[in-house]
Amino acid sequence: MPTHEFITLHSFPTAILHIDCDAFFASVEQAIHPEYRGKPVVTGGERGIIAAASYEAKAKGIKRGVTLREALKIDPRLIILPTDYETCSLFSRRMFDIMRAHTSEIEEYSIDEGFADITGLRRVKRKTYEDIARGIQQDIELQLGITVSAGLSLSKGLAKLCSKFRKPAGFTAVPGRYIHILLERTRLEDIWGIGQASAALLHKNGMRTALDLARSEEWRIRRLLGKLGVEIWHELNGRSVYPVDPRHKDSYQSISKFKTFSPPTTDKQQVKAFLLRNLESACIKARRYSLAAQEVHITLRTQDFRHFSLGAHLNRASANPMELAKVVDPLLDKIFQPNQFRATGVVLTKLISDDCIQLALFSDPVRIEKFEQAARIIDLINAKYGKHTLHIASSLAADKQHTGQRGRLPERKTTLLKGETARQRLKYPMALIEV
DNA sequence: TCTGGGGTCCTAGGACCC
DNA sequence: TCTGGGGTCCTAGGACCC
Repeated sequence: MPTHEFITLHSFPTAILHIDCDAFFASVEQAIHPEYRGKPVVTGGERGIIAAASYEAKAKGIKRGVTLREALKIDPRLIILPTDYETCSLFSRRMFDIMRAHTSEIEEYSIDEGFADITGLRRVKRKTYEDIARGIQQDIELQLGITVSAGLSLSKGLAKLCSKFRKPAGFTAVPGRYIHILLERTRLEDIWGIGQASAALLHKNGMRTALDLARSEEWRIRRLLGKLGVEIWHELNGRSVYPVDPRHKDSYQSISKFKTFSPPTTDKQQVKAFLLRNLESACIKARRYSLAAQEVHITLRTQDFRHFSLGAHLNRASANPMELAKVVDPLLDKIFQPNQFRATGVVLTKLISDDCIQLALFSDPVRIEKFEQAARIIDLINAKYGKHTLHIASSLAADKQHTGQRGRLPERKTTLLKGETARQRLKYPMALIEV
């Protein structure tokens, strides 16, 4: 069998670094609280399911996805913390700033992962790529007091495999001539972009390792996995097709809010209440980013994990729950059928900046302005007194189950908002709740 | 494993139109 | 009334990621 040629002309024709924080949310807690160091710590306490586990906890078999009850059975002295998203975001921002001090070609891939394209820096800094990469890694660890794992190779896909290869605090560099050794030890499902479904398909076609995939012919990969598969195939062969993208992400393609509830319900009004609550949450986020949706989609999930979804166009972009509720209502009517539902979701898509909203031909600008005013006031009040303090009346039933108190509603008065007429209130589910 | 939440992108297939 | 075939556009759902 002829040997497969990986790029060998230079060690790193492109040099891509991947930095991956070790047990990020738990590590941040240990960095801030010295008394937690060396001890098993988990975060995600607010949801009853573990979001991140320190390496001390992982060593005992406590990992992501395990329920708190099970974890406590393993170690009753486990330190359980709620997710502190604000502090972790701060650490994240500082980490990327440290990386950017070395090069501007930095991609913030997620809160705890980033790429750096250091191609060409070897000459500028008169250092090997390995030394540059290690320098970045050490700077982060010294300045933040957390450990990260680093991977250096010819493409993002390979760099990610490298950083995962040795963890925690690992450093793995794989130049062109050693790619086959890395791929030989990599399972198909560990490749970035290959999930369960694709791995099973490749297995069925006789492949076992990432090396099998890399050495396949392009047409076979295209037939089995399509366009995405071919891109991964190139990346594994050391041909970088995913550029490091330094643009700052400040917008969204979609905004979604899902919520699972227990016990499941068959009641349509209950389902509707949850949908409207999702809708309100999604709109709050959209308004925070000055976005408005041109499409809204709803999803119902049944007890046996089937999904029912439907979307609709709006004749005018909006981030106003009272306005969007008019669209959600008929959507629900269309897809609802008797079933045990355990979750609902709302997705806002075709998002545009809210300063380029066009007035639809037949819409009523006066009424729209009223809605806008109401939305702004609601945002203000909720910012001050807490999310959903003021909300759509028809979503009230979502509180009932949320708090787990059956049949007892919070004692609040329903009032009409100033300027709202009784007729509008009948037509739209827009009676608001006063604190 | 009885399964959380928030995203992105791709694609098969239906609707509609020559 | 039956018969093709082919193009485009769109959407629901799948697959994957952290």
